[in-house]
Amino acid sequence: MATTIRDVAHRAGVSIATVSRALRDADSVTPQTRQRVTQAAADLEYVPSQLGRQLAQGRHAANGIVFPDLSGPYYAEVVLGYESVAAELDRSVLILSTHGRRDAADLVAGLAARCDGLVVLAHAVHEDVIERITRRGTPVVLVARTPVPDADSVNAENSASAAMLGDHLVDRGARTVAFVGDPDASSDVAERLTSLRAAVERAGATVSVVPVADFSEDSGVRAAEAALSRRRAEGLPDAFACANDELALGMLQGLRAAGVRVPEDTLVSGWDDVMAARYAGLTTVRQPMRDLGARAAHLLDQLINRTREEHVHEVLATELIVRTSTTTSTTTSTTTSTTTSTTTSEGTP
Amino acid sequence: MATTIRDVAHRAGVSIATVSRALRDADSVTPQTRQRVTQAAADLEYVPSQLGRQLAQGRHAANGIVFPDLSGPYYAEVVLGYESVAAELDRSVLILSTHGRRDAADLVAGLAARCDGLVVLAHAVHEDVIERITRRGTPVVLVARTPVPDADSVNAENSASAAMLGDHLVDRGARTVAFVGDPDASSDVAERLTSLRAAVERAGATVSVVPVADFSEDSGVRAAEAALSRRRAEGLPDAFACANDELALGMLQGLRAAGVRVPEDTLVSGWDDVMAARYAGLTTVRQPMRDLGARAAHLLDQLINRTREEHVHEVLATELIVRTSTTTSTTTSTTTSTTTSTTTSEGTP
DNA sequence: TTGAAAGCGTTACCAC
DNA sequence: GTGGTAACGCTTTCAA
Repeated sequence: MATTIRDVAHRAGVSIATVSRALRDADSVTPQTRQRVTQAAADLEYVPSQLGRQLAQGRHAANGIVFPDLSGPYYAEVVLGYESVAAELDRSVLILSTHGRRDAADLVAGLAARCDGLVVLAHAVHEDVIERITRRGTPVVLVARTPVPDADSVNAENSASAAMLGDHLVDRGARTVAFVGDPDASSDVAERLTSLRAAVERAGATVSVVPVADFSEDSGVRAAEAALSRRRAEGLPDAFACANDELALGMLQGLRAAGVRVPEDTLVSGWDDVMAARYAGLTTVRQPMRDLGARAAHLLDQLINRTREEHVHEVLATELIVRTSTTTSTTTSTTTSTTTSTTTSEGTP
Repeated sequence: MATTIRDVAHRAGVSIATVSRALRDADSVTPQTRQRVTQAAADLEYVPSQLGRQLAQGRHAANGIVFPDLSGPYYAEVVLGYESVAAELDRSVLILSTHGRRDAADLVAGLAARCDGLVVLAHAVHEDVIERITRRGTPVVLVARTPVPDADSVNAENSASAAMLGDHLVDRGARTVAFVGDPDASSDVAERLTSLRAAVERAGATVSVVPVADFSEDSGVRAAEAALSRRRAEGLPDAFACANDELALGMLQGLRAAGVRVPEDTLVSGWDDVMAARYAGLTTVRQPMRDLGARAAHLLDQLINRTREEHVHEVLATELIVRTSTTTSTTTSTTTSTTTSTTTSEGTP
């Protein structure tokens, strides 16, 4: 710990420059010198200071990843996919959750100052902050968020899957579909609503929007209660298309607690395909969460190493998973449909 | 980005020392000087280099956390609790997953060289590695892992909860209990088995062990199939106490797929209380995952700041959550029982 | 192949 | 209160 490169140099009877070389480039020094240095380093249990090294090299050898929250299974998977690739590329991973932090912008800026590149998930932070970071020259990759010109992005396909889901609900007989979720909270959600509505209306059915405070199970329960309270006046919608699985799971609870049968009385669908969705028999759209993270890591690496100048915007395929919350068959039928993966490049002068 | 403290000093017409002071200690410089410096820094969009700062201060201002995997909801929650406190304490968080990495030891050692302190979750890495790190003076906090003298530790209570679970199974009529999980894989699991067995045998019933490869749903399914194949010869155990929820969920699937009714034909319990457990009606033991991480962050901070010399070993309380996988009542009954939290201190010369 | 020395961008000590 | 300057521990020219 207190042993520095100087101690090793002294013990091996060489200069610090030689130690530095011997310990990294195997073949820039004599085998004998190398041997002496390695031995001395081992004797002293020398571990190079990363701080010294980083400062000299002018790089952090670390990437950051910012997410709103890690509590749902969604972001955790993305982070995991990201970390796994980053480690392979020999870069450390710094994490930052912005959930419920008033000073999120400062925290993210601080993080940016500690790493060579940044991945930002969804609505973790305002767009201004991202712009400021890219302007300073720190590469950024956006995940599950509206692409911007000065950063790469990776997204899961939304429109086609939402349309497929809409068609499915209509096929199952829905004439009135309630979309549960706040389209203003995330561009992903907004996209899904738009395409779902288009598909549903194309079939002559209608879509209404049930606003929610966040994407938690609790909000789902409350949304169910709100819908039930309007039941006498408006009747129950034929289907509830929820913006994510947790909302849908809460919805299911709330509806069933009131004696509403799903899917007999109304249909319910989610988005994400978290583990609990399987056990709840929830129809949903599966996203390749781990791949989102993994791709982001690769893209960021290219940006950091200046392997590529133009920014790319990738879209990964999703699957519609049909379960018992929208079908009457007793056995869980899993109809899968896959959309294609797309990459868009944009020239950057 | 290329703008350094020297540029600011030049523009403000002061020395770099003054810039450094003005930007941190508000009151070690004249209000006027401060104003000039802040203005210059703003004009130049100056952002202090963390590398330079860290080297000068001899600290990383970052903590590491190592976990086996982030895929289950368990570790993700711990990491989240950890990050949330660490951010408050103004420290960055470096993450590292060791899952399926042959060079885990090197990776962890590398991480240790990049931060001021380390949290290690469960069986993320071999004990030797931890010892080497503590010997070099980097503080370590262990979570969900057998305590060692040279590090702090935070664990969820195991024995009392396992005994409670054992009593519960016996109360529900179990005479033969199969413990599903590998006690050699983790000290937590071994402890649970020991206490469960003691409680069950105290009541005159017996415990057998069903070995599994890992703690995944798939392993649970396979364990169920294995048990079913021995059914004719040995009969089915009255209860399956699984080492974690994912095993238990797989078990439920496997059993039900073969027409076995739970809880009528056999009981099933898990451990952790992940979200899916609620939807599967799984009886389980809830651990305070977020708190484990939060406590670890606080302890590590004390260690880093040398606020405390002795090592402490904390045990956090758990709850038994009884659901339909062990009770015949149609409605999900939630019986909770809480054990007390304990702290043990050990003097360290 | 090796060594001397100049950075890398801060902080912190010591005079003034 | 402020300025000069020596660390901090390494990498990397540039000579030898």
